[in-house]
Amino acid sequence: MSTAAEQGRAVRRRLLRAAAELIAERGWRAVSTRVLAERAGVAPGVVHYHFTSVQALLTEAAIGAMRDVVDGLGPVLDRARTPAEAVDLLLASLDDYTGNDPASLLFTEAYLAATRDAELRQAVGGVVVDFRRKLAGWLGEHGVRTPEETAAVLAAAIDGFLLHRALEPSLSAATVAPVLRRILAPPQFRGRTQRKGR
Amino acid sequence: MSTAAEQGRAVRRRLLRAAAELIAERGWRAVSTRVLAERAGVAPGVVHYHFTSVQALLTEAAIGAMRDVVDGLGPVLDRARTPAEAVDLLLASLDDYTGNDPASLLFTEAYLAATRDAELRQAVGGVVVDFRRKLAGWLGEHGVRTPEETAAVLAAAIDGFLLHRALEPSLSAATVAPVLRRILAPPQFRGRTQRKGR
DNA sequence: CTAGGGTTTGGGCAGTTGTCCAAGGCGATT
DNA sequence: AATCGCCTTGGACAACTGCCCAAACCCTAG
Repeated sequence: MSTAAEQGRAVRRRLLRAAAELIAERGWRAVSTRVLAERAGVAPGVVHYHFTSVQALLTEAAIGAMRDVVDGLGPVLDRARTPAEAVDLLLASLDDYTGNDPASLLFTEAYLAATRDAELRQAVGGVVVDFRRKLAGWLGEHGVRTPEETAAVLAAAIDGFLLHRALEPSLSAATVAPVLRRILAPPQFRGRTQRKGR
Repeated sequence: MSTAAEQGRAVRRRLLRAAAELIAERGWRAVSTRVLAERAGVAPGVVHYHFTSVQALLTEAAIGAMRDVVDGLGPVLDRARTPAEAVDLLLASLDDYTGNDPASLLFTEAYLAATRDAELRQAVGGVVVDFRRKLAGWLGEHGVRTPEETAAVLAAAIDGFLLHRALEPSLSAATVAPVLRRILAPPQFRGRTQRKGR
């Protein structure tokens, strides 16, 4: 195996890493060929040697980074013994993400860019569905009655929480955790339905 | 009052309307001076006569449009008699928003652009806080124990829901509504506290 | 040593961007 | 009729963009 080919793949990886960083730093649409090359320490031409387009590079980088984060959430779930504990652990691990950190920003950027690009949309959708499936499976195994719907709301609430916290840092995980836990413990033990008022 | 001045303010309004449309259509960073002018039916130079910069125009347009939407949600709330009904009505009115409609896209675009611009961030944050305050006030008057936290989670979940639905249209309001309603009816009637596990 | 493959270089191309500005139009006031 | 204020025009500017490509490079195989 030639050294050149090895180095080539190393440069490719460096470009992907640079892309993930720059998406978070500057925003999806502000990542240009030249900046990518500079960050990766290569000449501008290299970008279009290893990737068919800047958009393709950004897509591959974002999806990879998102998969890493989602995969990292698996072990967190496995440490929990009850659904309530799972929510607490998830939210606690979210405390690392301020809403303005690289990982959160990359997620938001990817979500948004996905609304403009069908291919990216499908890829991002795949990541989200995977996470929801994983979460739903875990919830189902731990006694939650409607695991899919619960997982869907939980996933959406978590993303919405990150989005809102980026705008208003006073929003803390501790504030929302008690409320969010209610999702897991429906008052279905009593016969009464939801219409508690009036 | 001179006709020229009147026309000037009309052109200004047209530019704001064009900006709101184009943010949704093309994305925040893809709205350019020329496209704005063309959509508003004026020469390119007009943009920088009425606004100090394109960014300023976009900001004013986005905030205005967001305020309109949030103000429109007030009457929806007033039609509800119970918190559960309020959630249903809110979600139902959300059914107009597919996640890929102009209003949803403008919100997402503004949220994201806010992470890159301090001034915009503050303005968008103000809109969100206003909505949450309004919602919290209503919830408090209708028997919800922790109105602020509940409103915060509800608002975040709704935005997250829109975000996720843009990626995966199968997600419907009907699916999440039952789960989301649990947030309002905590199992606090029983003596057991939230730490149901262990 | 030569030939060949994969990789890298740096400049070139045509197009777009935000911002500015000298010049002109036009109705109201003097 | 002349002047004034506000608005509008369309082009100029430098700086950027994605993509491309001939040439050079370097290491391995023959």
